[in-house]
Amino acid sequence: MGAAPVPAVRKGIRQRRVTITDVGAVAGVSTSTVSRVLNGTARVDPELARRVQSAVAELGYRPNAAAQGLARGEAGAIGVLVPDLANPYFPDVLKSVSAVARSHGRRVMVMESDEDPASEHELAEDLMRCCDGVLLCSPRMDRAAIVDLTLRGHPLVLVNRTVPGLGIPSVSADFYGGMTLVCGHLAQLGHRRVAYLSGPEASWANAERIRAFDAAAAFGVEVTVIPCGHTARQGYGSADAVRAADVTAVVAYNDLVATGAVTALEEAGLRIPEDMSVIGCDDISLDDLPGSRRLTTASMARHELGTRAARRLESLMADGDDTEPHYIPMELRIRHTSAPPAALPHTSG
Amino acid sequence: MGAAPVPAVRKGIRQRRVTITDVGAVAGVSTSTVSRVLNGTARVDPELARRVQSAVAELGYRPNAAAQGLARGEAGAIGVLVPDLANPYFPDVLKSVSAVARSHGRRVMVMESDEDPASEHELAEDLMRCCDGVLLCSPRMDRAAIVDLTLRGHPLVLVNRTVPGLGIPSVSADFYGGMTLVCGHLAQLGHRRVAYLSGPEASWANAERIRAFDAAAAFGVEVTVIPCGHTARQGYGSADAVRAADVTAVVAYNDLVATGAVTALEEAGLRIPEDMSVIGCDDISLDDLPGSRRLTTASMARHELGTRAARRLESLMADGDDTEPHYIPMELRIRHTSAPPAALPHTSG
DNA sequence: CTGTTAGCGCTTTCAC
DNA sequence: GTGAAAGCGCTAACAG
Repeated sequence: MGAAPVPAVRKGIRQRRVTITDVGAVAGVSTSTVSRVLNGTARVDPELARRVQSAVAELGYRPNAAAQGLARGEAGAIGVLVPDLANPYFPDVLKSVSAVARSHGRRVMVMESDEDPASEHELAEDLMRCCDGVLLCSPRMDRAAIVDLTLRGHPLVLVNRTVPGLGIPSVSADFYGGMTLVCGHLAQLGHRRVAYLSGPEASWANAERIRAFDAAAAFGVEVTVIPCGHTARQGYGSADAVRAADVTAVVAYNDLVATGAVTALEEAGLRIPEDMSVIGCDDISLDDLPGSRRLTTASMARHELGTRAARRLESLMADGDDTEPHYIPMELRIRHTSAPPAALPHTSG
Repeated sequence: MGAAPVPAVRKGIRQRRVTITDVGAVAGVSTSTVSRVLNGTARVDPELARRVQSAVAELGYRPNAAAQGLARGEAGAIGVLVPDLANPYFPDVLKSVSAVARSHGRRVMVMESDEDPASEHELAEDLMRCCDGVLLCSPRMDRAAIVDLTLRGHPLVLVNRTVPGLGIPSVSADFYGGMTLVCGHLAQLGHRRVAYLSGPEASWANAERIRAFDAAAAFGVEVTVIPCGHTARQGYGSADAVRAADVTAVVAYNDLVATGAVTALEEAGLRIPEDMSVIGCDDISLDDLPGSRRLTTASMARHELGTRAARRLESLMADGDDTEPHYIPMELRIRHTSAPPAALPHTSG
């Protein structure tokens, strides 16, 4: 393989990139003409266009993204930062984001922060440097860090996060409303004491949920907040705390956590929902967790969330003016993990 | 829109980017000096360096990625293409890939092809245009398409896909070996007739598994292949076909499918593993699907898969020479969904 | 050690 | 309709 002297084509050899100049030379036209036919920027003699096309094919020319970006003043890509790719929630949003970005001729660059606020800020900066705009999904960083990013004067849209006061464009699910629905449902079933398996501390969505639980007192529902996390494993690990909480129902930060909790609770001998109601959030069950397909949960149109966020980002990159937060309504999906409490609320402890 | 006369700072206004020239002007040095202190390329007078630093801070200067990329001749990023972000398998691999890329000062750009071979090829081209190298995870495109990409002379590493003949660098799990282990396990338990819930047709990993099943005849195990898919939902939907197949065990394309199958089979009244053994592949259960944490499965070090793939890509971008396929061994994780067949193999139909 | 000077590959006025 | 030429913002020789 490498024995022969100067192999004509050797894998990995950084052969000189073919540039627009090469194409022009072969086609016998100027670089500007090549550029024009490639971009359809202006009318070009069909014959010349044909020659350019065939030169491109012959040489296997591919435009250099960096050069285009520099000359055009835009990268042709948007960035999306998510805290955790392993949560099926995000891939779903990403699909719709990609669709609208693609329709605007832009690539999508995805990065994952691993739930770490510090690297989140850094990655967001990175994205801004190489994208025309960025979507920050469920950012965990604090308000100051977000403001700092905003100051860069780079198009930025928040997803599932609202920063009060400053006019930062955002698109979020109405978690407050969603959890209010959940509490209403529980109250109506007759539950009085419920536990909430709390998500990441820095999560705005989590805070919104808790805010709704505070309001749930009006329904006569008392909510005990149990620190938990965002993964199924963490939900699984919270079973003891739930059982110790003397509640008849548990609401989980998300469906992953709920699924974990259901599993652990069942392993501990409880019947769901007869002995304990479990309600999730996000409605990812149907798609990816058939084991939990019967989970009662709060649902939103993830598809629309992504679509609207991407659209706002696009309009921001175009007009540059857009400030109000948008909210996507949530709905209750009553399935099979919620039911009236077993006996008298908590007399037979 | 522009009612008020020239608002001092208006969100989204594309204020002229501050360049290295501006920094130089403020610091009273040349652009090269600025570049030098920013990149640590050469020794610079501490005093000048200090002035540069403070000018950078004052102006809020951020280097332009496109310009850097063009000047340096490299993008400072690697691209990773995956078929399906919703499969927890990939986020896991991505984390280790990101780690090594980061340690080489490179960003990671993730794209998803949605299991579509056509857009896969297109996205791969896109990635090549804006990244220094790309990782193709479980590509579904055919051999010719892969060869076509290879011809671009751009660093490329295949993950979980091998293309025989040409020396295309690749890092894959040894699915053949893994499934051989699975068959051995099943044979030892006394199973004679097993079903395989087959994954995507274009999947090399799937083909490897089937290749192993062919060899399983030597163990006295007869495998019926049932077309299925890669999602839990598809596994769930295959229960009828499995029951109709008159088998005592089913091996699934992956853990998602297995989980779906377990759920459906149980709903149909079968006990797992007493009435039917179910074995998965990939071992994603522990991390993300507590409902299936007891799944017997074939496991590989995903972490290592990502790490080695990224390392090979890096070395490819550096040396440019590397050609053999690498394999990561798989191990059997015997948990609680596999057991000896209920009665005499298939006498009591 | 520092400044000057060429480009990197492409787009885009601007004349022709 | 087409070509020449001037950058886009940055790095990297190259002289001092």
